[in-house]
Amino acid sequence: MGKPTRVTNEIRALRFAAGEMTQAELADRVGLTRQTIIAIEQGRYSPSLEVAFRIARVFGVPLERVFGYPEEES
Amino acid sequence: MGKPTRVTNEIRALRFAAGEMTQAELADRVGLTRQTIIAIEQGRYSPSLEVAFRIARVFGVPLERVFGYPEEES
DNA sequence: ACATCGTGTCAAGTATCTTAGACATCTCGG
DNA sequence: CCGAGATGTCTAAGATACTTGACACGATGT
Repeated sequence: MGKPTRVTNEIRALRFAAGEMTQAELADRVGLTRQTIIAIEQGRYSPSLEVAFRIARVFGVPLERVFGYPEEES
Repeated sequence: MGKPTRVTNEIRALRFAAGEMTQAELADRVGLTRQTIIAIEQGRYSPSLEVAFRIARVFGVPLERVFGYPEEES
């Protein structure tokens, strides 16, 4: 339900890069539920900016390294 | 009301830097209402990541130049 | 076979973001 | 003075994000 978002992310790759971090562990470190991580990771919706910042902080990278937004061709 | 967010922004400064751009014009260019711009500019809540990206695009700057998130000291 | 872990799904509810419209205030130009 | 533009407030409703809890499935290990 809810339309999928245009925002892309590298969460899965970053989790593995960060020593096989599990979705549950990431959820815990970010302060979200596991379900929310799954939904974001799958691009089912775009998180709030605050959550996006918290995720980037956990991985220790800038926000734009985790999330992307496509150019628009009009 | 809802709690104010920890996310900071430079929208007002960027509007003026971009040739006295008005809130209504920004709202229009981003595809939001004027009210939403006001609320975000005042830090009454943090926008969705998608909206944050669109705002940054309008100003032609990276997202992290528009929005900031404080360090956390637990 | 059985238990555990990681991932994923579904459904129903709460919280937060976003919209729409009406209205108040200030400033500026005519 | 009067009108128009820019900012802001309030209320109410609609749309998304996020939570909680339960369950399914494949892989791994004992």
